[in-house]
Amino acid sequence: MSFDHWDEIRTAYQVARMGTVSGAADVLGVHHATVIRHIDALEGRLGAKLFQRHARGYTPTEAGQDLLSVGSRADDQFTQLAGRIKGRGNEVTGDLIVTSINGLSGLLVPAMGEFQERHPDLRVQLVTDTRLFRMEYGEAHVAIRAGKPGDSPDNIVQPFCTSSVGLYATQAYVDAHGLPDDTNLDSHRFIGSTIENSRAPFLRWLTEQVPAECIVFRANELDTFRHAVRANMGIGFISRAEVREEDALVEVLPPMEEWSTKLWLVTHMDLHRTAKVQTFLRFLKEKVQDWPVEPA
Amino acid sequence: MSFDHWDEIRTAYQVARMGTVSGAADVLGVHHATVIRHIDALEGRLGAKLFQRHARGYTPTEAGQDLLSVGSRADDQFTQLAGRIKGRGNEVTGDLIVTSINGLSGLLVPAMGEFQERHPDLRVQLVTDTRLFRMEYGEAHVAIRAGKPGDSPDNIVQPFCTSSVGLYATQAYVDAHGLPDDTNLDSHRFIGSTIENSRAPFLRWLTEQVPAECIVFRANELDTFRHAVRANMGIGFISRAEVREEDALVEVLPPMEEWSTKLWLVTHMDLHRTAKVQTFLRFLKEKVQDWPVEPA
DNA sequence: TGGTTTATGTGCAGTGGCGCACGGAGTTAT
DNA sequence: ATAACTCCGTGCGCCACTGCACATAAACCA
Repeated sequence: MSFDHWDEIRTAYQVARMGTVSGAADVLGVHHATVIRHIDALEGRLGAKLFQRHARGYTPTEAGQDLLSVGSRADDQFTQLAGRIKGRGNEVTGDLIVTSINGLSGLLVPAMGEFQERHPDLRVQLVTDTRLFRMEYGEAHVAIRAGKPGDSPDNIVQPFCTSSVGLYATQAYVDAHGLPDDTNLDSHRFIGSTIENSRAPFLRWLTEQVPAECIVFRANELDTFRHAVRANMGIGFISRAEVREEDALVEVLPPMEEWSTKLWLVTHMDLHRTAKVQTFLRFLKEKVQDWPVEPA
Repeated sequence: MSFDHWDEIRTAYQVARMGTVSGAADVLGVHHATVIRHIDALEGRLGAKLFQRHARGYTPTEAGQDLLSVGSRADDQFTQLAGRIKGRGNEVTGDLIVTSINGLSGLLVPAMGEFQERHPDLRVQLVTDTRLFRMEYGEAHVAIRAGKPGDSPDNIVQPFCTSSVGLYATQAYVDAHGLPDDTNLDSHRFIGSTIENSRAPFLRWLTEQVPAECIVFRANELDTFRHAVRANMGIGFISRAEVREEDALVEVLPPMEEWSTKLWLVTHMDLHRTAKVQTFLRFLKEKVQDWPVEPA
């Protein structure tokens, strides 16, 4: 039910504005014959005369004047829209949605807060969820992911940093059970993951080195591990980035290289080149230097 | 500086609204390949992505959402405009500008007032001027003209009525100078036109029958003749339609057939078929039956 | 009055845009 | 698991639209 030929309205609008077919053709950058044909077609479609033709040009009828004002408004709107969109590629405004593994929230949130302060027109969101947010659906602008999530060709992946974990326990646990070493892991109590075949390297190590019966508590979130450790439930992996001095935890084994997880910055192709995403990526890479992680 | 390709905005708007290229193509009545090409071209022009492409369709980016709202407004505007224009051909609204020789004002004005009452959305204007109003410039919708003004093929001319004039004087004049007859016209005083070679038949008659020195007063408007006659300045032509009983004028010679002026209704081709003009013409032809003129 | 400018209007030829058909990829359903 | 469905993407051939050239008419100027 909507009107079909917007370009013809545009042509007629220019004719009404200029008063002549030739002038409109000049403005539109087309031949005046094209303008005449557009007007004729439009008038035929509408079943009414838009212009009175005479030797000095085209004078709009009442319908033509109506079209003139509607066309003028639309022209303004479209021009402004084009300006906004053309400019917006270079602006850092609107929403910035970041999705991340939740082990980084403690570092990401302050960083994003600072980024928002630098760009007051920006609204930042951090979404952490176990399910993979799909960037191709526009659910996030930037993702921080663990392990190489490289299958989709629409995603641009670049190394971010290496997050290392350590094996921690409370002093109370150590007092009760002693410190483990490579030979007596099976006489200790561990905290593990509910996920059977997790791809996280430290979880694979745990599965291989520690009998399942020694894993006395399981959770699906790394974040929960810390709470379990603090509750003296056993020995558990905690992200080194999340460990604070005041936690007073004991690192029960020296960290191993193979526990580390490489983290990747992922952006969707369509958004990667925008200033908003680029600025944020640059900011993140700068910020990561100060984090207790190994930058890539 | 204004944006050039309105049809592409329309296409992109429908894609943003539908969420899929196929859906938009269906609504637009074009092939989905055309939709893809429009989107690609528009994105290239704007230098920004409007949509994120994925297997389920196209999801608008922020720029695409901006376009969606602008496009939605434009679509509304254009649809309403088309509705107004399509309907307007059948409506009697807006302005109705009538131009006429001023000898008919006394009859036309009441008629136009009645016509306006019947069509409250209408604003009527009566313009009388010696210069010919040019209908092709949209200066008037309907013209009442004397003599066949037939040159322009864009004007539709139809007979309206025959306006007759009479030769009048006041009783005071007759008391002083007596009634003229065919033989002693040169011993009377006449009122004539300032226009040298008027095409009005009664003025031509005057020029031929009465010596110039007998024309003691000249005016360019027929309307002024009546005032001159009333002021006892002499014998003058007055439109029979304008003469009232209470004027107490004396018809000094029997009216001659050749004094009559044929009046024509003239409309511009572009406006002639509109309901507004047609309705008014019908109304006028009906009304003229009651006028003190001879209908055509 | 006659030449010049500026405007609209139209047949003709070329090209850009369109539909078509096919292929690929992802999602859903049985 | 496989089949059916839906949607996007692209090469190809054709048609409609465009630009061009020319005709025509009106207005302006000297």
